[in-house]
Amino acid sequence: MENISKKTTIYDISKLTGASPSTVSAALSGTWRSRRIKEATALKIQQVARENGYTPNLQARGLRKARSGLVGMIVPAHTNRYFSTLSNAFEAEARARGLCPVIVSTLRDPEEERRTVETLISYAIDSLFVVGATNPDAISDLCASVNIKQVNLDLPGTKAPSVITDDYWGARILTQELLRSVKKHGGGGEDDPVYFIGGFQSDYATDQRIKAFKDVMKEERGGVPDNHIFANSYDPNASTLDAETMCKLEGGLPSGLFVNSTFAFEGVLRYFSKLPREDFSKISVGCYDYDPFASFMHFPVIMVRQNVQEMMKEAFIIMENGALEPKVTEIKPTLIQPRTMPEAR
Amino acid sequence: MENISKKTTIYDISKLTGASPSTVSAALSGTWRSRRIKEATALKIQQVARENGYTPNLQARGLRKARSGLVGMIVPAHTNRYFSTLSNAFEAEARARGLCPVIVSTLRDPEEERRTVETLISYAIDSLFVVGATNPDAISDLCASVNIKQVNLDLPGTKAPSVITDDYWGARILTQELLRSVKKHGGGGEDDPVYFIGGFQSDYATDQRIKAFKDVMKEERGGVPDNHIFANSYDPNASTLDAETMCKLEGGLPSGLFVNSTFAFEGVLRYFSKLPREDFSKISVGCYDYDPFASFMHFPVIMVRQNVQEMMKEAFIIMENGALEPKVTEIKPTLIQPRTMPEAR
DNA sequence: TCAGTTAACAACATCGATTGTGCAAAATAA
DNA sequence: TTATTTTGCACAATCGATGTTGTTAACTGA
Repeated sequence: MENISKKTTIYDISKLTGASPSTVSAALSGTWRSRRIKEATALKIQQVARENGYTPNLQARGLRKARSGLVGMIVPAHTNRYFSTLSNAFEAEARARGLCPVIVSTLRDPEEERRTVETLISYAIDSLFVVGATNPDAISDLCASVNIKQVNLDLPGTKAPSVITDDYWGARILTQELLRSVKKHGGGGEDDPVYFIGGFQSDYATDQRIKAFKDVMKEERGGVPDNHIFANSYDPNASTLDAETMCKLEGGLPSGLFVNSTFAFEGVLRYFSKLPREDFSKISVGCYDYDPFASFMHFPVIMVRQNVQEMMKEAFIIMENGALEPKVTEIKPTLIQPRTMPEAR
Repeated sequence: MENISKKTTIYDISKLTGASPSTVSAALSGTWRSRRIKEATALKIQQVARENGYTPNLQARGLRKARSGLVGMIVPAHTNRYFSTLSNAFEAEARARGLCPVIVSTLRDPEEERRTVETLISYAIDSLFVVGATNPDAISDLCASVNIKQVNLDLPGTKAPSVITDDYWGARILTQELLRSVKKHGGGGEDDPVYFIGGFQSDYATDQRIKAFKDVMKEERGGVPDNHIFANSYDPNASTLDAETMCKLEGGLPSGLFVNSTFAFEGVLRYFSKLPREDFSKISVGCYDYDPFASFMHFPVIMVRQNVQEMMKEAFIIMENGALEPKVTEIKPTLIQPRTMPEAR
């Protein structure tokens, strides 16, 4: 009954049932009707297979069919609520389609991205979801050379369809709400300082968000000085330094702070943790990205939650339609008020 | 040069160089020296392979060698700092060994765990890391039948080696520190109420933590009523209800709360978010697990950070030594004071 | 000079599943 | 009864890489 050492194959089942390997294959892969196998034969084979704990060797199947049933996804990092929620949604969609999800983080390193994608291709993944890649188009070149369909998420590319958040819109409403909060809790003046920290200049999302931030600041405040904007990296440690610089420049905490991503927020908090609690009485923070705990600080934190479920759903639809034109689909995010906990996920 | 439609194989390289497929294989897989291929031949083949963007078909290799180079890991969920940090460490260790990490979440569902492991086995993973499984021993049976090495993490099993946190010790120091905080910020009396919320009764880790909690409470307070302990589920929503029940029972927030995992903390916060801010002046929370944002609330939150790097390192060492005896290795966690941000990861 | 090495590679079987083709036997038609 | 179709399955090639076993030709030693 139990095979102690090696996996049961169709050849084992073949011997046990007296049927040929091809018949066994048909019976077990579900193609037996179209191959005109008698129902009784198929049922018997399936029965014996079950008794012997048979599961197909998916490497062999993949080799023969030139597709593996694996869907790949690369993300910049796991330790981040936004990306891990994307992983979660990705797995759900993949599972719903009977596919096996493979998620690998690439640490925002172009070389690592390349290596990882090459590895995934070598395992014959059927399609690839690229989240927040530093260079989606380089990945497109890799995928195109082997006919693998690709969809970008979070950051757009020009050689494959992309599903991203409407960052300009999201950053606009976030900035507006932040200014409202500053007016309410800040020092009182129309000139309460507001800063921007986090993200990478040349990054599309950051670019959009800075643009929205500047636009709203212009509309409501007449503008914002360039040295109030720090966008050098997604590395939390960089944001720690930026926060320090900001406080030195300002002579204390500003009344408003737009934090671009929870990565940056982590870094900012690392600096904040050195300050006495009283210092936080007037600051309001707007953070682009959502984390349930981050929304629960002792100062107001307004957050933007990207609509991960819908983004992923859309990405899979595009994939299933062939993932042809490099069209960009924008999904609107949601504003989350301080101390709010939306439903799980 | 560029192959527009299909992957380059050793047969393509064979034709291009005039060498036989087996020679090409040897030249490209690095075994050419022992197979007495002339260096010049090997170099030429490698050159041509590079020019044509050859990468090996790992499914074919895996089929032939009966191992895939994939290492599997299952985790209960992605959207949790503890587990995602484990994922991160797992990837680092796997990469350092030239293996391809495959991480899948199984949602604390025994059936999903089984299905996922079966799928991973079908892809011929070389070894399996099982994190926080509801039933590690059932997985051991699956792995044993196909000779796949397994190591459990977070929750121990009896049929495979396990690496876990010294939960009793960790919960002891957390409870002690929590009581110290309660003494400092609480109502003032020796009888400030302290509660426990989160986790699953029959779960080994929860069991240890409750035991430590009770022991310390007995030592310092003479004991704790049974109805102060809520341990029904890791589902945040359950903890939301538990928090509500607790507050009804107590007529407000208690002075001390031991929260078992950030999952539970999320649920608790969902209820807390409905309470006015003044209510939080006296509460101290001890949370078993670490999350940078959770450590930064407007009331003291003492956290326990499990030593993920070391756990994973140890797990890989055990794996490399054959993963034979079902020995349990315990790693000590670290206490993190409120508003503290340890180095990243 | 001729057996005996050794270098350098080619041929071929193999891993496990899929799939086009072939071929009896059974069923149906004429 | 004979011709024709259908049923039910077996055979064998194939996917791409690996490793064992040949097989030459050059080389060595006595």
